[in-house]
Parts: sequence; C-alpha cells; structure tokens
Amino acid sequence: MSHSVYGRLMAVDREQILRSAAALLTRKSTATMDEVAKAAGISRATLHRQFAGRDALIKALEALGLTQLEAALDAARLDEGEATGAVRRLVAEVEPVAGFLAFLVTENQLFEAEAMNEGWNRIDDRISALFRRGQESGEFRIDLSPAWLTEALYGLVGSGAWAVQDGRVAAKDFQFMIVELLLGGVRRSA
Amino acid sequence: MSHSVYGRLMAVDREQILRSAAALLTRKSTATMDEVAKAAGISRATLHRQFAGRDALIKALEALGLTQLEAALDAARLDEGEATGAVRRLVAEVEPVAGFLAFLVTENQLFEAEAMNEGWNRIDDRISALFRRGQESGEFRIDLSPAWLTEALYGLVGSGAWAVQDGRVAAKDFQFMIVELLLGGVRRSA
DNA sequence: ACCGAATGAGACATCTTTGTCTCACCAGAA
DNA sequence: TTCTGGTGAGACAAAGATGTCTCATTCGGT
Repeated sequence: MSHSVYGRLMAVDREQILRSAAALLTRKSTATMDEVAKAAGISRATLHRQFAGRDALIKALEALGLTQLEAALDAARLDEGEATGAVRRLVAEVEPVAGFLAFLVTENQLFEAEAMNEGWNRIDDRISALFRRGQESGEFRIDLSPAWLTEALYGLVGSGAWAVQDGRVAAKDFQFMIVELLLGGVRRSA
Repeated sequence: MSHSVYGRLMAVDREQILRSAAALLTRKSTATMDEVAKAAGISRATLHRQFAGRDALIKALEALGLTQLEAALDAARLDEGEATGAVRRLVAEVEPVAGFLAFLVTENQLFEAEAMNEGWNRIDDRISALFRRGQESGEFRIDLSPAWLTEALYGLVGSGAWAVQDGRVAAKDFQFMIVELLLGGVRRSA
C-alpha cells in the first residue's frame, strides 16, 4: 500500500498550489483559474481535480491561511515573557505566512460567508490581547487602542510582504523593519 | 447655453461615481460593472456612458487617485519646516483620499500598463525624500530605509482607512493613530 | 518490461459579464 | 405647454470564464 506516500505527496502539492495561488491572487485578484494553474505550474484540469471550483479554491486558501496563522501565533508564545519579546517572536513566526496574511486581509469578499469570520476573530483577539498585555505591564503606550495596533500590524506585515516580493527591500530585513517601526516608530529616540 | 452647468454637474457625478467605485472595488475587486453602477446609485447604461468600459473606469480611477494624491502632497508642503510636522500634514491631507490610496496600492493589475507607473514613482519619490530629509536633519532614525518607511506609510494608511470604513475605529482618530504609531511606535517612551 | 494512477492537452456546453442598442420616461429650459 | 438632453430598464449578441469530459502520455512502483 502506498496510501501514506500518495497522501503526503498530494498534501505537499496542494499546499504548493495554494501558496502560489495566494501570491498571484494577492497581486491580481481577478486572475483566471487558468492563470492560477499556470502560476502553479500545473494544468487547469489538475487544478480542478484538486479543488472542485473557484469557490473551493478560495475556501481552501482561507482555511490554510487561517490554520497557518494560528500555528504561527502558537509558535510565538504570545503570553510568555515581556510583550516586546512576544511581538518580535510574532513577527518572526508570521513572516513565512505573510503572503497568506496579505491575501486574507485584502480578500474581504470571503467575509460575506460569516463562517470563517470566527477564525479571523480568534486571531484578532489573540493579537489584541498581546497588545493589551503590553499596555497593562507598562511596556506599551496606552493612547493607541489594541484594535488599531492589531490592524496596523496587519498593514505593516502586508506592506512588508509586498515590498519584499516586489524586490524593493531585502527579505532578510523583513522582520527587523516591521518590528523596529512598530515598536519604536520612525522618530529618533532621544 | 448651459454648458458650464452641465459640465459641472457631470464632473461631480463622475467623481462621485469614482469614489463609490473605489470604495467598492477596494473591498471586492471582482465586482461587476452592474454592482459598481448599483453602488453608485445609477444604471449600468449610464455608467457605460460615462466610462467606455471597465478598462476606462479603472484607468479613470487610477488617474483621479494619483491626481488627488499629488494634490494632497502639494497641500502638505512636505519640504517646509521640520520633517515631523510635514509627516503630520501629509497624513492629514491624505486622509480624504485614503480610500483611493488603498485601492491604488492593492490594484497592482494596473501596473502592467507601465504608463502610470511613472505617476506612482513620482509620489514614492516625494514621500521618500521627506523621510530622507528627516534622517538627514537628525529627526528620524537612519536604520530604516526611506523606501520601507514609504511602504509602511501606505500600509498604515490603508489599514486605517479600512478600519474606519469598517467601523472598527472612529474616523476622528484616523490621523492621530497613524501619525503617532508611525512617529513614535508602540513602545512607551521612557 | 509492465501496470496503474495521475497528469496535460484540448474539446465542449454553460453561465456570467460585457458592450451596444432601443425605447419610454422624466426634469429643466424656452 | 413643448422641446430637449439625460436617464433607467431591458433586450441582445459577443466575449470570456467555468466546469466537465475524453484521451494520449508520463511517471513511479512492481
């Protein structure tokens, strides 16, 4: 029997397809199934065999993105140690899934489904809680709401991912740029 | 003759259409011409009379967005006074066109045209120059590149516009949130 | 070498969107 | 009132995307 082998190979393929699809759809959200297939290096037929249709593809994209984001939050151990360190770990862990995050943030058409809104809210809450913890511990300023800081983090990560993908900044600077700007801002510390 | 009257009314209508189109397409970039028309409160026929087709609509959207952004940069007088103050003025002036900016940033499909890339580069350069000026004057830290700061500003403005439009934060806080986070970061100044 | 599963290429009908057109209607100016 | 330019509603063909199917080919395991 080779079930496990095939299963693993297919899983890898699916994830690879979803990654390239996320990258493409982030740049051109009107991309055709044919374009998605070509971007993944497969035929449209195979794409359709893996994902029943466009809706299924989008749903899978959303599901995998949310799953990976949750995993990143877990790995970052947001409630351990100082909030500052947790933010650094968060950005570091989020980096590999930044493409997915950018896609999920911009693709609000999905949110009409109400269903996965829940998964998104869970992530929002966890990140908000981190910022709130930092405020209560005195590390973070209190005149910026956790909700806004969460949104801002999404925006910065998205900008960072796009800038890297577009070659405007080096990938190795991703984490540093985002963390430093988010934590310290652009003004020179006196 | 009523040329001027009709001309003015049509101009107002066109801009109103473009504004609602930008708002809609930012959320759902696959929106139909029919949906765009409904969102603008007009019929699809009238929409087609104003804009020859979808491409023309997108181009007009891009043209107006860039024009308004340039106007905002002019009004902000980026090269006057301290860089910090210029950043504050910039965010304040950009606020009314934040919806357009969010649309332009996410809609990279246009950038295949190479043509208006020039207009976008001009804006990039002006904002980058502001950050560089702040670094040279000693106001801003020098370990974050002007290119990244420019991208980050786009991301923050986009996030802010989306958060306001979505009711997650109050519109009156828009400017404060963005400027404060961009300038000072989340860490409490010691 | 053989076999089976998966793939790529392409044909095909169907559905959606687009772009154009016509016609009835309404509001403002003469 | 009468005329006129703009609009909304709807019909229509054309173009594009989608989803399904078939068949030849290729790749991996036996």
